[in-house]
Amino acid sequence: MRNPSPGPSSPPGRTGRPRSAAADAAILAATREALVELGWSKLTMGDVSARAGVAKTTLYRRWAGKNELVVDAVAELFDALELPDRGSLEADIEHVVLQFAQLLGRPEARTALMAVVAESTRDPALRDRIRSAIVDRQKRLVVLGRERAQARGELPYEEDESLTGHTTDLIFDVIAGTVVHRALVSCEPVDELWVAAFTTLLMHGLRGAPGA
Amino acid sequence: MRNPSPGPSSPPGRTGRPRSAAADAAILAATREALVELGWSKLTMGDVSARAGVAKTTLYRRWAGKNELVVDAVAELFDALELPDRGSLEADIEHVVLQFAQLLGRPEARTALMAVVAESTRDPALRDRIRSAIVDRQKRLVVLGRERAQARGELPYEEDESLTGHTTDLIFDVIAGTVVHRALVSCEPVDELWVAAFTTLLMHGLRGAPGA
DNA sequence: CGAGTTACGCTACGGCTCGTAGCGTAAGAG
DNA sequence: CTCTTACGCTACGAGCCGTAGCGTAACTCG
Repeated sequence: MRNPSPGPSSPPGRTGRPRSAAADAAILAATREALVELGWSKLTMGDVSARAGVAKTTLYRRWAGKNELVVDAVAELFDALELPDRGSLEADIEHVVLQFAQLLGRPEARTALMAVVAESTRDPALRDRIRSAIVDRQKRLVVLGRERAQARGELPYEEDESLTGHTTDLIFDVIAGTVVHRALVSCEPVDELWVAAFTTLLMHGLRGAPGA
Repeated sequence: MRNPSPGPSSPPGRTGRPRSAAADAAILAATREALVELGWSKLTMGDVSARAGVAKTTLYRRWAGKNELVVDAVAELFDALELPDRGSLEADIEHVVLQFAQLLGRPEARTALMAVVAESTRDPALRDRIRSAIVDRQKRLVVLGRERAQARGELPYEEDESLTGHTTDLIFDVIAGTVVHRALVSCEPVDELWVAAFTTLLMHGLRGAPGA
């Protein structure tokens, strides 16, 4: 419950047999597959190892447990999110929200994301892992979208630069939190109508409150 | 996995020995206690029954499993939320957000809420239970706050009444989702400074976008 | 007050998953 | 060719699950 190294790649300068990168890919894919079929609570390490064609002990050599394994398996999904320049802040927001909602439509993402967050409330190490593997990586979308909007003149530049990070965090929590809540808690569709209403609300909020 | 009746109260006109309401209270309290100490994943039915001074079979006679039990145990916490009239929409929002954040500060609420939502993505019955026991009950706060604000003249009345429900849902998702995301995913404090910034953003959003 | 009905506590059980240990083998590094 | 590490396989004690069976307790109705 303490030692294993997280990823596929062992330090390059190591001696001995290297870890199989193919096995890593197979394990993460098998994990996602199992999440779809079984969900979080019924997913077992033994099941995943069997699907991946790998010994159960190999899983435990690389990941400390179910939690860590699933975080890595799901984090890959989130890297697919992109923010192409669609010409206006409004369009950019609508696009990324729809993209995010589509991701949350995938059963492996739905069930895994919430479960892992739940576990992280009692496990600081897992919390850090989620932060670095998912949260912080996706915050880039907000930073990028904001910079573009400022360059376009749609949003003012922050007066107090020390608050930039806080504003970014706020926007990130509003967008991600609202979409997740709509999709997973309220269980209502994130369709274009709803996205339009949400984006409108957010636009007014952003333009009305430049600084803090 | 299919039969038990959810609550303490058996239908009043029943014959035979009635269910012990005291046992119900003890079980739900024991569940919350176990959530604090063990978290979601390590909480077991046997442990809860021991804490409550009740046979394990009694738990299974009333709840289908861990999921249902925890939903009921946590739902009681959410009923503590209130919305006293603090004079302005802004103050009302800030107050309820802080109250909600304080609730999410309790470890039993943090871990249980996310975990149960995660499970609900694969269990429609559980989803309905969460809806009726938690989500729909707390939506009253939004409805009330909005009516007050409209009466004060702070918010316009909905032009198209058929959209009232949609607007309420949107506001609910924005507030609840953002606060949950801030507290449980980003793991940053929901202090008065942040609440002020969020409320400001929300106020501008609400005033700027009256209808859709 | 007795009969019927339901809840409760207790014990015991097969089945499953966990996480680890031990061993022999495979695959690179020097 | 040797050293080092990863891998596959087997086996294991431990813990929890969810249910069955039984005797007892509590309440309702005639």
